[in-house]
Amino acid sequence: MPELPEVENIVLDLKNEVVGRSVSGVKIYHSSILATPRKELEKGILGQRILQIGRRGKFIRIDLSGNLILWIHLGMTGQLLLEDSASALRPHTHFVLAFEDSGKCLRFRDPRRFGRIAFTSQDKERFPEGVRRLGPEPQEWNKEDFVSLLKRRRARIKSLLLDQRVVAGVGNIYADESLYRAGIHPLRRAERVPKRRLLRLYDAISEVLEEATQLGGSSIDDYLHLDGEKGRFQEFHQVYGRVGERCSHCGSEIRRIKLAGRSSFFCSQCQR
DNA sequence: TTAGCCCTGAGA
DNA sequence: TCTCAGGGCTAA
Repeated sequence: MPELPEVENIVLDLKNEVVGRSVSGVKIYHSSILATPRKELEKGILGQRILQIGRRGKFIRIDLSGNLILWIHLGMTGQLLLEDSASALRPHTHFVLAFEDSGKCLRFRDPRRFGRIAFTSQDKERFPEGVRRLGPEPQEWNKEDFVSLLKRRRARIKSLLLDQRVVAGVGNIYADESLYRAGIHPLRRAERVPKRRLLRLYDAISEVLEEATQLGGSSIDDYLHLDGEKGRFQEFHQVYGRVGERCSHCGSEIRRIKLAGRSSFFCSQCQR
């Protein structure tokens, strides 16, 4: 499930591979992944040149000539792959961009189809709802603001970390890993977490995201780099997916609970 | 705040 | 054949 580090890696790869190229073809095989009318996208994107690639939260932002932006959200199982145009389409490929003077094309595949592609102008008012609602990027967030915001919230701390309006880009894996490092129980009410632990959490989030990005993200089920390679951070997960294993710090068993429909992994000794 | 929806592949 | 995984969203 791609979160900030995985999306960041895709963006870095894309920058090297497709910036400056012009779109010579677009194919849509499954329009349910589109958040923009199909005709509008098909007509608008042809011939445009890719100027810049960026990221906002878990959204990939592709800036095109003509004041246009292509937004891609990978959902849970979405993959962006740069493949030979001549190679066979893999199952669940829903969207393909071809480029002038290139034998390669950008393919979006997503078995579960939770991913979304949107096409907008540069006008912020037109950005996808999900983008407009995003909170600050973790690395842009002021430490004091982070603490004072959480101190005012009664919701469970992990629910807040997963809420993209609070902080953009953190998902289930990195929320669990950050809470573990900060020694905070996922069910704890934010307002009840001591200030020093919130400060620790702030640092933990930055550290975890930074380390994961450096290691190419976490490949659990589906996540792959643009070239099909896997990330390596999953080897360093301390709690996520490790139910029944021993905590590397205290030796207690890693537990799993359900929170808002998602699994949460934690050490009941180290996290209070 | 929570349940349910979207959706398919993997595993029991 | 059934259950589970869950990001983002809506409805209750």
